[in-house]
Amino acid sequence: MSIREASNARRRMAIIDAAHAIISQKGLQALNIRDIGKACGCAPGTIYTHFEDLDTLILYVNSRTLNQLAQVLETIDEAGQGGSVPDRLCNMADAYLGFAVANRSAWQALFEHQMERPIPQWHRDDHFRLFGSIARLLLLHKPGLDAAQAQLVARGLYSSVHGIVSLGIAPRLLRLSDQEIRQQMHLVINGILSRLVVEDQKDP
Amino acid sequence: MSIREASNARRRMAIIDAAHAIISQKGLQALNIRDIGKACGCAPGTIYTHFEDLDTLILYVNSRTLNQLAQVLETIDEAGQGGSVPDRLCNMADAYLGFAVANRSAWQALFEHQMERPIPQWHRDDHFRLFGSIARLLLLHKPGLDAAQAQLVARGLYSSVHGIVSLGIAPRLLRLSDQEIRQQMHLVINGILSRLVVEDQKDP
DNA sequence: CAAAAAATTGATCGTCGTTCAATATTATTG
DNA sequence: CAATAATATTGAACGACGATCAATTTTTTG
Repeated sequence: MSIREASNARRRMAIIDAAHAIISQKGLQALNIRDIGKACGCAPGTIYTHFEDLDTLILYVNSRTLNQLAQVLETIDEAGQGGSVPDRLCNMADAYLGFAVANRSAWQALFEHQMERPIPQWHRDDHFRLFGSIARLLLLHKPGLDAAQAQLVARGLYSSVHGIVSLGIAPRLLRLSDQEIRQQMHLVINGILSRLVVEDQKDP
Repeated sequence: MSIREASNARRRMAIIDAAHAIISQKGLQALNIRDIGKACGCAPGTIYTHFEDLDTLILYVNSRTLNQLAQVLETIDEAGQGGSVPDRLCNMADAYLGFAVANRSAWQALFEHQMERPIPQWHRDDHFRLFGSIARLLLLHKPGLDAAQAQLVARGLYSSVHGIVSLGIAPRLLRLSDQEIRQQMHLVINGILSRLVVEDQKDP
């Protein structure tokens, strides 16, 4: 890597760092080009030589947040490998809630951000990575499950937990206690898992 | 009502109509004061004599959308009064999906919109109205249920369905077919309902 | 070391939400 | 029915925004 490439990579990282810090501290709404420039020591125009536009930069910040989240969830899951699948899924859901609360602004930015252009595939994959862990657990719980079906149920499970956390901690509606949110999540998780068993008993 | 009051009410309604139309057609992001003024035939400044700011105006648009949604759900529910509670809840969920797809931009604006100031109570109540219908059905399905518990489960159910629809039709992740989304929703609804029964059998 | 290539700058553009003095409209009073 | 007060409307103006680009500085190449 040439000196120029290294310098560019450093600058690029500094811009993402600055944007990530601003989003984490003040939220996506407060993010603007001039403040990013001040925070990382460059002129506004410089940012546009490293990122197509502000939306693209946000994509990279969100990708970083998403990978942090995925790592937290996977670590939690590996730690509880001995336990039952329902317990492990509940632990993952609790960890999801914990991450959302602890990194509220950055987590919110994941879903708050919208761009007109189609989202690039590499960022979609960052999201799908989360489903994978869940699908693996579902297959562990019920080995006979069709792979595509497991993926769909995993996404449904993730979406449900996301909805519960999203509306649970939103100030739009009254914010629920973490305990109430966990109760909702566990009810959904155990409900879906028991249904998977019930449908299995009906079918073959 | 004086001529002036009537004129103000008409103007106020025209502004909300215009804003609602723009949000429905082009989305919340495309909404701006000048276009609203053009659409309802007044100057930008006039809008600020009828609404504190753009955020407040959006609140009124969202309130209208929310009431449309509540009416659709309540109508659907009344139509299926003969059926079982699980079926009625599934029908309501299907109607929720239908509304979100048919009124995508307006529906999205409900959750996309964020303001720094606290949301006024009257708008919170517009949201809580939706939980009420669900809680009533839960109590119908399981009369012994505690009222507060029913409200919490209702909110969890609503949140889950919302999450499934939200991430299901979002272009962020690959958009699922309506059929796949319904499958996810029905799994969650039946799962939660069966869990309610199970927990009941354990406890008393 | 000079020429080419690339990166950086900051003034500048058009657009946005919002404000406000000036103007026009409606209501009240003598 | 004036005349005056109260209110509503206007559109130019302000500061902040994302984005652009000619001018400048820095780095690489021959």
